Amino acid sequence: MPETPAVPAGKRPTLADVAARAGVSTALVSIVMRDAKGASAATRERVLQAAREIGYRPDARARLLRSQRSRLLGVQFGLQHPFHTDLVEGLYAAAEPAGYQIALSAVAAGRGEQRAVETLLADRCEALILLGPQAPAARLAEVAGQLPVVSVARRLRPAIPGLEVVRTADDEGARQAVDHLVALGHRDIVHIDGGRAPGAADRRRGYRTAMNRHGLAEHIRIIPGGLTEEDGADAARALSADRPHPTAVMAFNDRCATGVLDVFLRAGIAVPDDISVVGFDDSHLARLAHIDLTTVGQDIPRLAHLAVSRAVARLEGDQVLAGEDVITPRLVVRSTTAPPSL
Amino acid sequence: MPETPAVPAGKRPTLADVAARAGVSTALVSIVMRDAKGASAATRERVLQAAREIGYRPDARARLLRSQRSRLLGVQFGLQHPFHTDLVEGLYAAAEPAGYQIALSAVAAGRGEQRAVETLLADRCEALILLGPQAPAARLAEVAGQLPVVSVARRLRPAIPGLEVVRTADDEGARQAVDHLVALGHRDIVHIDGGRAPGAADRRRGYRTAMNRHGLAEHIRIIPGGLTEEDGADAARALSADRPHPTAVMAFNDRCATGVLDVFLRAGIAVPDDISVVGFDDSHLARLAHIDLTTVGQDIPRLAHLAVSRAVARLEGDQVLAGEDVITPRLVVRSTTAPPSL
DNA sequence: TCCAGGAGCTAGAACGTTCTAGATTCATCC
DNA sequence: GGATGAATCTAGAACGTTCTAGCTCCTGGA
Repeated sequence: MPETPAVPAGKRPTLADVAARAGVSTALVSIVMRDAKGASAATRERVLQAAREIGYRPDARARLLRSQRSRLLGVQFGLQHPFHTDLVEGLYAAAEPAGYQIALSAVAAGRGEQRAVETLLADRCEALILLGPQAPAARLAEVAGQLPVVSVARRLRPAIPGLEVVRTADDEGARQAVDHLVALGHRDIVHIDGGRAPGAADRRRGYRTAMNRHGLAEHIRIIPGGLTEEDGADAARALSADRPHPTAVMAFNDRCATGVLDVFLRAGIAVPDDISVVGFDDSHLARLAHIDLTTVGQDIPRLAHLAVSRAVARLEGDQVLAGEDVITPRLVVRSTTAPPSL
Repeated sequence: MPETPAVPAGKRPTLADVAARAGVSTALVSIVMRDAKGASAATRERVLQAAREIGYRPDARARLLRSQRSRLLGVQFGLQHPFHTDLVEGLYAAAEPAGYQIALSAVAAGRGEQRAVETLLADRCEALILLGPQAPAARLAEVAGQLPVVSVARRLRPAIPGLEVVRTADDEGARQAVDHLVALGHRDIVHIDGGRAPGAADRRRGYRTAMNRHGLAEHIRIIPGGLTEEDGADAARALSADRPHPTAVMAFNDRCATGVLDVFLRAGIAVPDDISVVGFDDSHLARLAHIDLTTVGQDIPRLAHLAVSRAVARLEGDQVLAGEDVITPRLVVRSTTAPPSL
């Protein structure tokens, strides 16, 4: 049974309540709460004790209101994307040591990006980190005019002033995937693309370039996909009707690849014996022991860390390297790729 | 190129700026912004015009600080659980029409429930909605003593004052799954359980009871699982070593079932021909065309709606029915179940 | 003519913090 | 013994809103 707090019912305790109980000024309580210097060890203990007794908890909003800085980073993410949720995990981890808090705003059915961003702005975030934003460049430019914005995974050309980009070298990732498959002996390599999704254009280009360099121009084949399992499944169904099958598939991302895998298994097409499959992202999904997907690894913790660093640097007025942070991906070979059967 | 705002650089415009520009008092601007009555149509337009010109945006925190009510519902969810993200989507949809905002706080690696809840409290949420909380009952009781709390999917016995529960009838769901399998002709039905996860105990009990009622007591077999794909995969690997296999598996949830499916497919065990598999939740995952999992459907929008209603009712002082909201699940038959092969 | 009543507007006090600018104490130093 | 300075503490003004209580008109009825 928790002891009844010694403050009027229904009201949460404030600095003043603590101050009264400890017999000091509110300013001093504030000092103690912030762990700032200016209080003796003895009073410090007395104040903390009083605070504990009445169950005091600082009001983040009042605090933010008064202090010029909110130390709040707004993050927009897609609720249903494992790649995004992995990133969010990394953002939490990176923001903490830098002394910043994360405010989440989800994009979901019935809640668009516009909406998500507006909430973050109203909440007084100092900077925005947008995960794979799909909003038109003009809209992003408008927001970037108001506060520092970091776009993760979505490249923006031409550059937008006030908006920084942290992304993986998608073309390079696609190249690595193709190189790997070619080294295994594949020639007939299909790319299931991501349509208009962030990064899709670069991955397409990387695939094309790599195929050309290997002299496989006439094997280039791009079929429309997307970023969900269903998109992958649809594409795989289209593929499995083909005779002969291609010997390898490079999917837009892990979710897409998972859809492909499943359809193939059901259609009796063995992976990797009959056909090899490569994903992209190295999200949670790919690492699961029973999926064990060969995939182009995006360095998620690094992306998260850089996004936070960029935002913080802008806020603290440090010199920021203009341009983008482009992270080199690293192919993670697991068990969905093998030499083609003869 | 957005026009340069007519306020000191670096500072976001405030009510006072708008007031100055429109030549009225801040109080009047406030009235206009809140769309409250007390302003003529003409001034209203003039004020809105001024606000637009300098790019004014209300400061949610200052607003919350002043008004007694924050109209903010704090939601704690697991970043990596599709069931949770589906629920969050539903919560957004339910909160909006009720005139409440959602503040998200994720549970992730390195960020426990305690932490998540503390942020929400500091943010001055009026009530908390916890998705599948795993915190000890004592801790929940402590929080529930401070503000209305709704636990979704986790049952709490004995009841905790101030804490309401919205959940699916897990035992009934398990019963439906068993009934369905028995009706198809199965007798050798295994349950891969959820350990200490919310709802696991009830599902276990429901399974046991149903098996007993069908006179299948000696076929009762519960093997340890969990709530992730890997847990399911582990359990499935253990199972597939068995000869003869059971003819049906009822998994703790969809993620777990997905893991099971995949291992079986790889081991050459055909689903549903050799073995039937049932999941639980009917989350995103199960509905994917290429997984197409027979599963016990939790009515996610309904759960979300009820959670919000309960919280709001408590806040607005409406009479709240004591006890729990228990939603009856509905089995969704898809393609992973069939009569056993002879 | 006078006043009631309502519409339109404003001054100024909240809200719970942090911050600035002192005030007080007490030991230390020449 | 007075000045110096550090350590500890406090009063009171911010921060950007909303809210309460009023003020000023204007209209219209007695």
